[in-house]
Amino acid sequence: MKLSKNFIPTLKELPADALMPSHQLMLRAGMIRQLAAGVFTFLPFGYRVLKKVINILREEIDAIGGQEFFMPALNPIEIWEQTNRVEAMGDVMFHIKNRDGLVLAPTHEEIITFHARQHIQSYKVLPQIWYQIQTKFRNEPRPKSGIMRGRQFFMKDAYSLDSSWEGLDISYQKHYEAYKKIFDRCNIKYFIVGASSGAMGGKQSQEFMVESEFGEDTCAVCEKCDYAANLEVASSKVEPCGRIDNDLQIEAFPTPNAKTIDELIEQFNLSEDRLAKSVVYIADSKPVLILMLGNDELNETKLQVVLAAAAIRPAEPNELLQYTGANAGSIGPVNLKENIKIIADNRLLGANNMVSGANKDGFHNKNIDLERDAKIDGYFDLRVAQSGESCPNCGAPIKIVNAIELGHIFKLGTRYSEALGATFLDEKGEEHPIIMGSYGIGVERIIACFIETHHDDKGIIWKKPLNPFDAHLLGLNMNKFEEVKELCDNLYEELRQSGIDLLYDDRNESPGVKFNDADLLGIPYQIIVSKKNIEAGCVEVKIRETGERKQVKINEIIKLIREQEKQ
RNA sequence: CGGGGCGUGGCGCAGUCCGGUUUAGCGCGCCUGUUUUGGGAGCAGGAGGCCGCAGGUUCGAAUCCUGCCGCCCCGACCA
Repeated sequence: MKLSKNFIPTLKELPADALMPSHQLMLRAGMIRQLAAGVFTFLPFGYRVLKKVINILREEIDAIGGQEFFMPALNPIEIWEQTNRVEAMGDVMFHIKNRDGLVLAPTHEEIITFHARQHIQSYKVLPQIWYQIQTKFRNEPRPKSGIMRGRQFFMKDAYSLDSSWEGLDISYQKHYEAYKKIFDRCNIKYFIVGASSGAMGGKQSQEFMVESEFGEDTCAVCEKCDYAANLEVASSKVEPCGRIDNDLQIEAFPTPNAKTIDELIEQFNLSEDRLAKSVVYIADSKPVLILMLGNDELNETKLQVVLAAAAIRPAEPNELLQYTGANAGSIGPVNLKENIKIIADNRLLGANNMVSGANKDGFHNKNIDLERDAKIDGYFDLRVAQSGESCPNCGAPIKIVNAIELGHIFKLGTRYSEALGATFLDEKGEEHPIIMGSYGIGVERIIACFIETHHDDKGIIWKKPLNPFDAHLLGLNMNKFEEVKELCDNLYEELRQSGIDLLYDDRNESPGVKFNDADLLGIPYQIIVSKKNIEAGCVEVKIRETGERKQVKINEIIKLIREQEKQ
């Protein structure tokens, strides 16, 4: 492709709004342009890469028996109402304003299940793997980091339909392996974590993550073994605070200036492991008091799972007063104004001699024995794991890292098939809901993650198989030296005819401009043709990744590039 | 949705506090000519902006006031 006639608008200066290297480079290399917050156009150079990624996804999902669909982005809202996801999605789902009853699909479980209901009737046609690689629309509250989090984006979305739970395990495992192949082929360094299935519903769930300071997810990763989990579900080995050998009676004491754990520790010389922090949440409109040890942070995802609630939120100040009789800072498990459910973190199991709020502003109780004085409805792992704590598998310290979520695989189960009535008949003629799995990959994120780890201060460094071109031909001073132009034109034709995808910089630009653009665009091989080289019977090949330069005889260059391409 | 920042030729910015010598400027890019030509060239000439939008204050508004819109960052949120 001749650069003189094609549109690859490179930028010398850094766009002001881009912070992430991948975002900066995609703009500078003419891959994308922003149209609105979270909405991007892929320009031809970027679209080439996008198509390569899509092809890899297609090949690997086809290889496990996937069948590609093309599904509508416009959906009737009724189907989303049947699975209760209009409410679950909330503002994330776009609603069409001038046509009642239409929404833009943020994902496609419902649509897949709809078609399964229409046509899957027998166990004999199961299992199936159905997938799509298409645009999804999500009204993200805050799009950011270029294509990393957009309101419109590509997703490879696969769904498995099985007649048994064992079958689901197999389908899930197939995707697990396919995902590893996909990310390996794309040269992306990832790790796999156990994850929460969140609003999707379902059982087992794993995420494919890429470590990055710009990542929006937080993961706990063991430094020794292969334990890795999204912080939403991560656990660690921590000691319970245990019982102390004394039997003092519960007693209130004034604490007018101590509302936080730290203030209590400071003003009353208390030990953090004798303090029980109380927080109140509203779970599906019912209040729950949660006790945490000291400054341990409550993990809302774990709480939601424990309570099996559709929605949870912290209680408002007026609700605190209503249920407990006190304001924040003086709340505790004893003498609550109303008889509300109380649960506690595992670290408080059987604890005594504890200090906690007295449910009277400005007072705390001491010598609380949770077994004697409070009615605890259950003890659960409710805390957020901290860096340096012990791995639940091997005991080595865990570290906490930021990561980008590239892919997510779930065992959905029967949530959607039950809600939408997608059933099949088994060998005995009994009707069952189809057992489903759901497997997503953020297509643009693959590109951004690749660039995050494959660039230098000059630009992108493409590698097979995502490289938008195989080689980049640079003719230096072509206008001045006819022999340079002639050789370039010949090489261009011959390389193209031998199947090399070639970018040809035939512009009337100075060598410096061409070199810098070539490094920015980052094609693996640069073939540099100049008068100097021709006089030596050579052209020069520069390998972008290493910066290595080789003089190659003119009659050997085609062979060399062809060989490189075969590797 | 809370907090903060920003909006001035295609891009990056100055000017805004303190209204009037501002005909609204600079760098990059772009166009013409010319000289250059192995790491983002020099010279000369040139095109391009109702200063986000709408009101208001004023003799006079890019500049002050009000409202709205957009974009970015932090937080909340997020299959």
